[in-house]
Amino acid sequence: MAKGPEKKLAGPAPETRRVTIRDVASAAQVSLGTVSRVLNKHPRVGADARIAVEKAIKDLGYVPDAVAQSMRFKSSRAIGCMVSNVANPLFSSIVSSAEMVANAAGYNMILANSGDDPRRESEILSLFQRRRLDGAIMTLSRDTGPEALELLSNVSIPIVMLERQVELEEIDSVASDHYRGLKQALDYLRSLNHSRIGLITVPPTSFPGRERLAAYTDHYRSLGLEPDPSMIANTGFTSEYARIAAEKMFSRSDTPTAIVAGANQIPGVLHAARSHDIEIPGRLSLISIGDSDLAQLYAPPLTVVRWQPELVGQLAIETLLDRITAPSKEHQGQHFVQPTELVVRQSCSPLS
Amino acid sequence: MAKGPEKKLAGPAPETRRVTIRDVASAAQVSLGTVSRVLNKHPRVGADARIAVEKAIKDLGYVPDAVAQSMRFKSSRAIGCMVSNVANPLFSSIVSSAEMVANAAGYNMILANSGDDPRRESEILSLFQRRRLDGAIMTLSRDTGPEALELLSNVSIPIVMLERQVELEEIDSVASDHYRGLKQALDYLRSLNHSRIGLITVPPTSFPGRERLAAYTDHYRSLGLEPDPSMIANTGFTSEYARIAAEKMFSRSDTPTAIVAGANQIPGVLHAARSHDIEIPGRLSLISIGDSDLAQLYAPPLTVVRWQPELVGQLAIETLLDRITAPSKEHQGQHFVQPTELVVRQSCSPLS
DNA sequence: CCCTATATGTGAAACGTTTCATGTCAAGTT
DNA sequence: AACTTGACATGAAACGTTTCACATATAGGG
Repeated sequence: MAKGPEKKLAGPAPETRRVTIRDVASAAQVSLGTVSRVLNKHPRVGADARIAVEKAIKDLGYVPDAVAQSMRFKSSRAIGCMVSNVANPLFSSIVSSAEMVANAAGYNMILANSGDDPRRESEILSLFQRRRLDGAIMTLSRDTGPEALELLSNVSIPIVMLERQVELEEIDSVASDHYRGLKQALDYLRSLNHSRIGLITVPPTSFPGRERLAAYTDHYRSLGLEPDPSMIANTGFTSEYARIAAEKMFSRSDTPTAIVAGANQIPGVLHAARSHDIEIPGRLSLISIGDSDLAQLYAPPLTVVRWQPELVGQLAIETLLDRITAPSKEHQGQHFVQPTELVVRQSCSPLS
Repeated sequence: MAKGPEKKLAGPAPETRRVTIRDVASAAQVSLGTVSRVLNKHPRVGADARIAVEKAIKDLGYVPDAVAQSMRFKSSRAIGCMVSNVANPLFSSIVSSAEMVANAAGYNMILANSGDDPRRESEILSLFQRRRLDGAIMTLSRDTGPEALELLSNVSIPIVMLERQVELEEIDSVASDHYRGLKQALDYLRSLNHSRIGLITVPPTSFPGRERLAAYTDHYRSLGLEPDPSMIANTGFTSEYARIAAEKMFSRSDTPTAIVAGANQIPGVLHAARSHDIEIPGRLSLISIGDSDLAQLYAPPLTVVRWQPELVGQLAIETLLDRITAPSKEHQGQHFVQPTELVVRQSCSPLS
């Protein structure tokens, strides 16, 4: 039945109708199945049929419809990526490399900013599932506690956590070794005779915050001391919060002789130091956790604990793709921990 | 875990089968159509049927399948975002705000890094169409010339260009006023008596490069001079390229007394200045096009031409959504140009 | 009591793929 | 000549939704 009496349907789709596999079939005088077999490189197709179909495809400019394919297969060949905010340079590096690796493997990435809002995190996760994404990589504002566990146990697609670790057997994670990273910083400062060290970091509700807090505590305990709570600021994550925290430390009688802070928080610390006329490294030694242009070019260049966001993104996607392509009933979550490296520049000076 | 009698089905889909609208219908003892009408808030549905359906939905934990919905409607309620590289802070800001605005309007974003590779740009665009995305925002490595025109004229979804302008009637664009931005910088430098000014920027194959080159040329012409080609470096866009370009300028006999460079290129310029022992602003005045932490905290803090990536992203999505929701046959492309602002800090000094 | 109008519920069709059971045809085998 | 085999080709079914032309029932009017 040719489509002679094709009436202009009054429907809501005034666009030029999509070229479908059916059009190709009728143009090439073969059936649907044959076209599909040509497309999918099935062996069972005759030479003349194949060239007829290939010609028709080229003539009509046919391209397969990914939505229909997603419908047919379970898979959408897309993965979700949820981060607090891509505008954060550390995350944008992770996301960028993740996207490239995913793309090279034929997967597309759906990006969502959660703003670290638990409600949005939950919405975004259910959205990922509604869209039938094959998997997701993500941060979480809180990766510990019952809410996090419940949120994640409702998810049925493979997940790899970014710089987070969650107490669920089946969930993989890729993170940097923030414990060792902070230890490196503290040991270095100790070798310069610093003992009054301020720590400005993210809240312990997420992996890096916990690890750093643990490293800080262990460091002091191993010296037979108790860490001073007033030297720990870890209830906020922004640069502005860091500025306020640093100012508070500076206005105490016993100011810290050194500060370790997250890369995102460094600008706040520097502003505070500047406004209090505190010279670096003269009166304050400073270490950034995470490298940046600012750290490299500041005067003096900042000593940093370097970790590699690109590697985290890449490894996360590789892990996720493994799980997607070789799914297993009882998956044991793997926890990758990437090494960190202390890069000594000029922002720390020995204490007499 | 109350999933008692769940038999392990031998099929290729070992996952728990998706709850479909049909399951809801049979659970609620009504037909498919009724369930759908309840979901879509159609008025023609009785009260008892409605509550039965709502109960069944809750009981079974039904969620609509977005892929099937995309199939049914033309729309996927997703938009594409193609940028050179999200790791670039300027782009990540644009992308972040764009994603938020899109999300608030109920759209998801598919992200793709093109790496400024024309072949990948073309692939990504056709991918966007295969996926039936409702529209896209994007940069392009070259927004002028026949290749660009051909690439874009093959695209049938609405497009809004980011910081690019293309000679196609129907294509919208949102960009910053790079012409005026550079003019502001040059006028300011002129007011400090600088006349030998180096320009380090992106190639003129894209809008910002063209606009800056034009502003630079116009500036000198309006003074009755011809611009000196050796003071213009615009064949690359990376920081490393900028470093090499700056070194070349510094090693000439007639070194520039001032340099204007893109924010991404500033690190390279600073490295070069440092390695040549050129003091800022003593021997070199420097202006960054685009603000950053580095610019704010460098010693001295850098004078910048500020533009607002977040606004660009937001406006781009708003424009795109307008086009998506109110499509018109003969669309006249709109070109939005956002103002820039000169923020004077301390990296420029007057020439005697 | 019959007819009609109104209100609500029904299920097939369509969206564009891929797969699979079935069909056809010619060549080879006995 | 009849039968088997192999090589292709065919088109219906399925994926999960929404829509639409009908069906059914209830009530009201004559």
